[in-house]
Amino acid sequence: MKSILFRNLKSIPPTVAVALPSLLMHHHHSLQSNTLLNEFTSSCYRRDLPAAMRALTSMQNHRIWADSVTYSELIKCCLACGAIQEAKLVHKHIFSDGYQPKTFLINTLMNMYVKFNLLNEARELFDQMPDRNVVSWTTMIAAFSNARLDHEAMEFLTLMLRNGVHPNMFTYSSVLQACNGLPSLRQIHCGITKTGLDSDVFVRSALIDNYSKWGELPNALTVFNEMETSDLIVWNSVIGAFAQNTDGDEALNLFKRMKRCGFMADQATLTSVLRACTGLALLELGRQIHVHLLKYNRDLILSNALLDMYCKCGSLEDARFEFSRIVDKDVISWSTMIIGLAQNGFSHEALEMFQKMESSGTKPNYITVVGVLFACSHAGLVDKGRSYFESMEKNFGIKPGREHYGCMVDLLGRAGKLDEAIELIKRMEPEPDAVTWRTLLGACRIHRNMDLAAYAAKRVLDLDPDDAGTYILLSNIYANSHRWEDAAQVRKTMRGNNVRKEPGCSWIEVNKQIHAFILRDNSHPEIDKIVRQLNKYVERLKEVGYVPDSNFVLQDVEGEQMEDPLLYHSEKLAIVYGLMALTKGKNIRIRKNLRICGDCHLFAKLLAKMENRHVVIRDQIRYHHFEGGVCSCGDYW
DNA sequence: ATAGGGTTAG
Repeated sequence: MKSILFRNLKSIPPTVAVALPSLLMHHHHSLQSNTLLNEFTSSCYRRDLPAAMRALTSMQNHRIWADSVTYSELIKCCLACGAIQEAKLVHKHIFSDGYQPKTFLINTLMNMYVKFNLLNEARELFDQMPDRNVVSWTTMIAAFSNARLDHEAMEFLTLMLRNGVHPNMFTYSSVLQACNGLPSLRQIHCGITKTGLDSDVFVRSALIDNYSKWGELPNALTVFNEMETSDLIVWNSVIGAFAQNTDGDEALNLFKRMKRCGFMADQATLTSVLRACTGLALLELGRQIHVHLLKYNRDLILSNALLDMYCKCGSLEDARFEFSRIVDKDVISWSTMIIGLAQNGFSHEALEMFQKMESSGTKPNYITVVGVLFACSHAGLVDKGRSYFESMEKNFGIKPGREHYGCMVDLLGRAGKLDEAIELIKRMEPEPDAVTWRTLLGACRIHRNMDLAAYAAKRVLDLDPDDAGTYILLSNIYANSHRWEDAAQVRKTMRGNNVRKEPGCSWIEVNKQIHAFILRDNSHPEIDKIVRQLNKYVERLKEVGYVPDSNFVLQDVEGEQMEDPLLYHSEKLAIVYGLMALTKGKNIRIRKNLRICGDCHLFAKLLAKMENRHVVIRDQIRYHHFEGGVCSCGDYW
């Protein structure tokens, strides 16, 4: 009996232990406390919270304390039941009458408050505790960084170091989430390297993820490559880093490497791989992943990524089917479908989809509304768009942001209301950025308003001095009005800023192989045959009214095409190759790195009709489905 | 007792 008693009372501090002999003298008393403690302990382990709380109250009356381990069990009970009131009673009991809980137990209490989202209570405990160890500090850092109070989390790290407590891998992986800038990230990385914690998989994935967040992919890759210690999550971090930063090629390379290393992809891996396919418009590879997916239980994130892949690879039939298969559609499923429909030229269907979404009870978010306005702008629904825009705050509780204004500029601009568009830019609350001005510039191109185009182009270049296309456009505008000096000045500034226009490039997937056509690059093995065929097509199209468009004033030209009428844009070559290499019923799908030019657009429309084929081109901005002599973009792009 | 990865945007 004695041994049991002492085991249960072992954490009683000396001041209380003095009273112990008197307790032992009264036989029934000690028996009763023993019974109480047993009852308490077993209730905790049985997760019987009410019984445990009854026992706790009796213990309170008899001034009995259990050990830290049992209290931790009780805290687990409270957490499991979501019982905040009870948790506070436990806290009170543990701190009553001079009982000095150990650091371990206070940490557990703090952690409990954190899990209940009661940061103030946790912090109060932290402030009052006498001995803070690594876990105490790390608990606070993790709590504040999870609450997105990055600054506070970083402060805790500073204080911790100043107090001479050494961070461990838990600390670093937590604090990395709160890193608020590249300098502090580099500093923390240094600290990690010094302590040798850079081999810990948690720390490594957090580092990779953070470098990725700041777009520092070379650093992310270095962290990944310099250590052998990797698990699936580290692989997922690095694959995700490239997939999210529009470097799908590298993401796919890493994915291959991962499989060679014997790792099994999970849902997160495949989500990133699908995103890489989406970025590269690799429909066939995306389909292969889809087949592979059939062996998995698909969760919502993965389903959404698959849906988006089909949308962005221009296969709306597949997208619609996958969308219908998602049982618990969330706001992202709906938004993806709405945006996918709108981008592919099915604006009315996109707006119907939005109504279905509203009646399904799913609340739209910021991005959904961008999609809705985008759909209105592509369908030329000025009034409808305006009404959504003006009522979005009232109806959906979403304050119009830069992107919403951008859609409205697009909507008004496309509809020819350029004055109204510029008025909107002037009075918009978020500062217009380069994208806003580029949108206005796009509208000026459609409506051939040179003066406003020049103004918009200058604003774009103020905000984005690396935008090669806009320099060329502005210089062409000046040249057109014989302002040769201004034109030369623009080209000079462009060279001075070391900005170079990347050459036009188009990709087409044939038999699981990617064929790339680059302007001025004749390395494709069948280039001669393709050019001969292209010449034939041009001649035949001229007979049905095709006039090659040489008005490049409001277009940014890929190269010096005027000098050389035989120098074809890359998408023309890709289309012709597609016609040659893909059997009749197959759609011709092309991805292009720049915006399609007016001449190629007309060429594609006429050729698709003449050959009775469906041609899909995804350019830098949007999708063009050419069929029967028309394009899904309605000639607005 | 404390920690890491994946989905929608002009």
